[in-house]
Amino acid sequence: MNVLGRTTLLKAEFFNRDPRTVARALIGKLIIRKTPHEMLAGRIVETEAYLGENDAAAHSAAGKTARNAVLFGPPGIAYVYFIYGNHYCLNVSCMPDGVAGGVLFRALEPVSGIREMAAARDVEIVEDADLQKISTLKKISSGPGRLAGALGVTRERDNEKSFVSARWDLRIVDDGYRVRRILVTPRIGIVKAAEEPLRYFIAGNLFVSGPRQVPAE
DNA sequence: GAGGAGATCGTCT
DNA sequence: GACGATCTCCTCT
Repeated sequence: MNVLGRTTLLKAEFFNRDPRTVARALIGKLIIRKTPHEMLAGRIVETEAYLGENDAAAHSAAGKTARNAVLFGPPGIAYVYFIYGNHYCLNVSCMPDGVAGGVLFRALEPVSGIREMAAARDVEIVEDADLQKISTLKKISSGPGRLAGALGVTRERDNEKSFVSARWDLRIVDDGYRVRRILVTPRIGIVKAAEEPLRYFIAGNLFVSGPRQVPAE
């Protein structure tokens, strides 16, 4: 029995497109992590597109290395990297095999397995009422490093895993959720190509991360 | 609630 | 040896 109702696993073709198209299309979809105990799920409310070798802010800008090889591979594969000495960030590869491109998952709205995700992040859930507090829920997966922590994502464990294969414990599904309005702003936390409008998020969603939650003037 | 600085380490030059 | 697609804590208002 699926606690999430009827869902459709996204296929490789979904990711075999321009990262801008994929980043926008991923808004509102669900990321699922299957654990031995339960199903962790979060709705994607914020993404950023990284365009490949022509995008100065992308890891793939300087060409293929051992670290970023996934971005140059087939679409729909998890790219996980370690940043600032403390955090992992989760991406998915886009574009055909041989062409670089990816989408960074920046924020999730917790949907299922909330207690387990909170525990993974050391966010305290004392009573059921805490599950209703936005201030508490935001600490779970509002931000790239937090999101990875909540799902237990690490480079050792998840880099190169396929999002589009039922074999793996990490996948992205469509549960039919309709997003009312998607806003686009410049990306966050980068210096190069900082003004390109490549960040996508659900307008008014409380779980979107970062200071810029409205489009620049 | 907002702003600033420190933590901490893999990757690339 | 420098830096980074971040988070948390602390201080100030």
